[in-house]
Order: sequence, then structure tokens, then C-alpha cells
Amino acid sequence: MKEDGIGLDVTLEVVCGKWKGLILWKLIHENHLRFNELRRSLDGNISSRILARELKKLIQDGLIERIDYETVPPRVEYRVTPYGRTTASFLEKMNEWGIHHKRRAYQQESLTDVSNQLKEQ
Amino acid sequence: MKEDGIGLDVTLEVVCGKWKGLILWKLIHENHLRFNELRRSLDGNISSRILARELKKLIQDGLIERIDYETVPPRVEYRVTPYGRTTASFLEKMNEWGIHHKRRAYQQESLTDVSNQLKEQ
DNA sequence: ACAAGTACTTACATATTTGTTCGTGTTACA
DNA sequence: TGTAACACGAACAAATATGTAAGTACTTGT
Repeated sequence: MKEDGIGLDVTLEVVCGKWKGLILWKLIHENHLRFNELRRSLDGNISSRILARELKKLIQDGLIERIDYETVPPRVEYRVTPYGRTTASFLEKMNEWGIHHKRRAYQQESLTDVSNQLKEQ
Repeated sequence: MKEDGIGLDVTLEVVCGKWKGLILWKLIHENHLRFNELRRSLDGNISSRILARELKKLIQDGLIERIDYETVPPRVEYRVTPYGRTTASFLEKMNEWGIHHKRRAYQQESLTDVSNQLKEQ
């Protein structure tokens, strides 16, 4: 009971930011993707520079791996490692919660819209 | 199968950053804390400015609430809302994973330490 | 009388993250 | 012949996150 927060901080480091969690999620669900495939599949269009950097971090943490077919023109694939796949344990839960939260936020919004309309009269 | 990433992004927004997840975690496990109590209980000593701002965001999302006793000197308590408590579903998993990841990272480190020592000879 | 604590806020400074643009050498396709 | 795709990397700019120092008006304890 006294030392209960010791794990959360590193998980936040690994998965946080605007993209890393989403990249991981994509790769878990698609198995293997090429650089630009991955890029296009992420909403909001991540820039190539950012994607390259985030991929490096994930590789360093051992969550994904880079497979270079050494052809010309280049062909490189990214896929989750078995270890990386263990992150699904919390990513799934985060995704579920997010869906509920979105729904909830939407309802709140409609409520305040109504009350604002009432005020304006 | 086609629309599978729709929840994760908002969860990342809500919980990400260096502190919000940890604050939530603390309040879930301690029930209620005063401003400076909470501040001191977070490792690395968060500044009061940052803490105040993060608390506001969490309140806006409906995850925690602020109880002002309106005394002088001031006494204010923060606690999770029932809704905020639902985040425990993924926070617990994230914490577990983090603990494993720390242990793993430590082992990797010892391995590279050894190989570096071998190289240096 | 004086220091310390309460829950912050304001002004300012720095650090980190994220983005934009341009470029590489080669090949496939129109 | 020209264009697009490939997987990035470098230089630079903007946005966001985080931190530091000081101050508020009041009370409690020494």
C-alpha cells in the first residue's frame, strides 16, 4: 500500500505524446507496415520527420523492430515485437475508456448547448 | 476491424504529460488530499503553478472535484469523482506494465554493461 | 514580534515536442 | 522525358509543456 505508484511513470514515458501510443496500436492491429503506409494510416497526417523519430524511440524500448529488405528502391517494414505486444494489456483498456469518454463529452456538450440557448433568450 | 483506434487518442490527451496520470493515480489511492499535501506526495516536486493547472484540466474533464471549505487560512481538498475512478481500469494495467518494463530495462542495462566491460579489455 | 503555513496567481524563462520545407539516389511507370 | 514513390535526414520555426521566483491576505505557533 505504501509504494503503489512506481510503475505508472515509466509507462507514461513510453506511451505518451501525441503519436507513440497510436503507432503502437496501429502496428499491433496490422502486424507489419512500411514507413509510408504507416504514415498515411495515422489520422492528422504525421510528418515523416516525427514518425521517424517516434519509431526510433519505440525501437530503443524494444517494442517494435525494423526490417530492412535492402532493396533499391528501399523497402523497410515495421512490426511489433512479442514484447511490444504486451502493451496491448493497457492500450485496449485505454481505447475502451476513450470511447466511453468521447460519448460522455458529447452528451455534456449538448447539455451546455441547450443551456446556452436558454440563456440567450 | 476498420475503425479500431477511435478511443485511444482522447485517453492519451486526458492522461498524458508528465503529471496528470500520476495525480489521478494518487487521488484514486488516497481519496482526498489538500493542495500542498498532493504537491509534496508527488516525487520530483511538481511546482505549484503546474499542479494548479493540471488540477484544473482534470476538473474540466470531470475526473476530480475541488472542495473549498471557505475557511481562513484556506482549506481546499481534491478528490476523484466516481467517473474519475473509472480511469483506474487502464491506470492499473499501465502501472503493472511499467513495473515489468522497469525490471526488464534494468536487466538489459546490466547486459550492456557487461558487454561494454568486455569490449574495454 | 516574527517565521511559517495556507492555496494559489502572475510574470518571466527555459525545455521539449511537434511541425514544415527541402533534399538524397534510384527505379517503375506514363 | 518527366513524374511519382521509396525511407528517411538536415535545417529551421512554431507551439506546447514545464519550471522558477515572487507575491497575496490571513492565521497559527514560538
